[in-house]
Amino acid sequence: MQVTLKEIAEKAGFSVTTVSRALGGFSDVNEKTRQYIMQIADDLGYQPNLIARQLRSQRTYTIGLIIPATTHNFEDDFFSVLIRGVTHTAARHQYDVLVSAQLPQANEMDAYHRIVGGNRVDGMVLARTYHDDPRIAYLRSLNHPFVVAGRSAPDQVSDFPYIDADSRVGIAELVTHFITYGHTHIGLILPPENIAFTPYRLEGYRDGLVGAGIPYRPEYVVHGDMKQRGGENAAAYLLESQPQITAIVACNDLMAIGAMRAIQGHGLRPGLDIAVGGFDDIPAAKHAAPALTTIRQPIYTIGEQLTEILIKVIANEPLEKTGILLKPELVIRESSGQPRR
Amino acid sequence: MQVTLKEIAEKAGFSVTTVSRALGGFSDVNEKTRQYIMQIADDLGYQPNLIARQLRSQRTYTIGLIIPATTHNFEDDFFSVLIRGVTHTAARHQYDVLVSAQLPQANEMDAYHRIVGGNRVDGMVLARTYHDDPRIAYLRSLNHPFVVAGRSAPDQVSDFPYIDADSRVGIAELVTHFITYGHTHIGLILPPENIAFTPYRLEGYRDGLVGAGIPYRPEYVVHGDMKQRGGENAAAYLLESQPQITAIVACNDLMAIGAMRAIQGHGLRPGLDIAVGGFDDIPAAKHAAPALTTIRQPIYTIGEQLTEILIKVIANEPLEKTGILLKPELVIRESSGQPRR
DNA sequence: GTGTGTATCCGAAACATTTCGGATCGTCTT
DNA sequence: AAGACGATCCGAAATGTTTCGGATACACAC
Repeated sequence: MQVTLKEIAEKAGFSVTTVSRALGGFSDVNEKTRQYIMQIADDLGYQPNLIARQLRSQRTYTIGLIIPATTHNFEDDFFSVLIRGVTHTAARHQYDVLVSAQLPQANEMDAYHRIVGGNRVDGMVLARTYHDDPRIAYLRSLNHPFVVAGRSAPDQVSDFPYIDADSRVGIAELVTHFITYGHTHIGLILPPENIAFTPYRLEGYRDGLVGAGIPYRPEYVVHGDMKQRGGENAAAYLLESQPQITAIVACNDLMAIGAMRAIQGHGLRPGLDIAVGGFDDIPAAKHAAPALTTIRQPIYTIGEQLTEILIKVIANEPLEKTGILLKPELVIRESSGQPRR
Repeated sequence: MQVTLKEIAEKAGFSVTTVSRALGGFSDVNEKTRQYIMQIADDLGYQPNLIARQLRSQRTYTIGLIIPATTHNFEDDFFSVLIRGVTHTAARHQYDVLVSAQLPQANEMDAYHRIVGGNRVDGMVLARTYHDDPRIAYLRSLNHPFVVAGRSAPDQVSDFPYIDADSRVGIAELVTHFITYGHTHIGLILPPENIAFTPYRLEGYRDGLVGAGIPYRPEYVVHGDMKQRGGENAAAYLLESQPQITAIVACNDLMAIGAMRAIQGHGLRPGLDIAVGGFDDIPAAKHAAPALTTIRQPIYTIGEQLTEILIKVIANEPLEKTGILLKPELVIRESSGQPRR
């Protein structure tokens, strides 16, 4: 079965302590015996029992990531890309990643209590923060290392390590882009109220309008569930109730793609009759028909950098700054249509 | 810090054993004291230390999945979708998933030795099998539970639980589809030789030709690295050296998309001048321009079913059958072009 | 009064490792 | 020759659980 230190010790004629210290490369064991012990360990095919090591040393070299229950959508690449960024960076630092999916009907905190309270990870990566996010409160109360893709809503401090796109600036740019193309009646599909970045995006929308002296009209703003279906429903509602609208800004690509579908469902052509813009630049955005104008958010890079930061936090290394705000990049594609004047 | 059984025991005035058995729901503890102990555990916010539990019980309730080093491509959805299927199904059975990325330059088996030999998981999910796959040999020698997305090459037995698409039949259908559209000079872009499913796909290609009485021409067959770039290079080579070719079958979607790019690079129109087909039906296939004709492989479902099987294997439950061969589905899109006669 | 049975509880070992605080022994200094 | 010192090794505790094999006490039957 398992080869243990004890077996090696018996075979080598040394104590378990010495074997452990030999394999650990400590200086208080004779180089000759170290070689000898390593030889035997090799011969027996010794692999340290990581569970025992973790229990004793209270370190797991593992990063936790919990996929929210709402993300059962096949097409939502956000978490997939994030996981990839995290996993590859973790591997570079000899960390593994524990991924847990939240069950749809389960209490959101259950998985966190189990994984974090159960000592299975050294740190957590959070994403998709809410207003008054209980996960952040929990992790902070435990003083457990964590980093966040996203940040708190504008009315709360984000006094934890995070990386977020500056979505206020991003959405403002997108709105301005539409305005310079001649649009004045621009609809907005927001995420649900309880998502932390929703107010930032609404502010960006208003910034864009204000910059051009266009009045803000609350009836142009609706909410969607961040999935394709939600965007479709929201856009259909806008098209019905506000037929003067010629452009729609959706707060993520999935909803934008849904909006384009709704536009087609109304016998209109996205990009020609109604301009559409999204946010994220998931792979599907480029391949959509028409290709989607969007605000690019470098998800993979965010995953990479977050992991680097998390590992520093775990190691108690000081951070230069606690939060990073990335400048988002406007990617203009066919769904913008042509300038109208 | 950590609330332990010992603390609860002291507070409740019972032994650690009784506390453990009370919380575990054993029948040899008085219902009254069980209630009492549970109350105290709740008050203290007790969360069992899973590491300690794992060490003692030699069970982790964790499934391992190692992402190969070659999959650093952002667009390769295969592993992302697989991870999602595995993770969600695992969660339904109260399992977590340990994801580890293989470093590009590292020995392939290192991660397996560490994760499996280190007792971190109860079972493994493998994907992308090779001819003479050392991972399979290793896991079998340890008698460690595992399941495989894919199977052994045709010259070896697949005497382990697996799920694979019947790629021989799939590719044959695709070739036949092209032949009925009037193509007789059909190129094939195969994966590298050491991938286990390569010979199945070659056989399928030959089956398709034989069924229509078209001779097999080895010069129409080239290899690519399964990434977009590899498909591009392979197709470029085919177009140069065999200009009579009017259709190209690529063995995965990523290479097919690359082939379409090469066709465009040669001033030809994929779907109109040269028909193209792929394999997998990753999300990008539908969104490609032109949309890609392909053989659908239900990756998410494969991940789900594999996980169900793995959990059975771990629990020592008997399996109905050891291997499942899925009938692939031909999805005809624009890259097939129109029938030519 | 003795034996049997049942309900309830607990001590101690075991899982495999790391690490603290010595112990031993030979060499060197004075 | 005594003490100091460095090199090398090791016993035992500790990490937090689970579980085996009893132990205790009480009720009941004979």
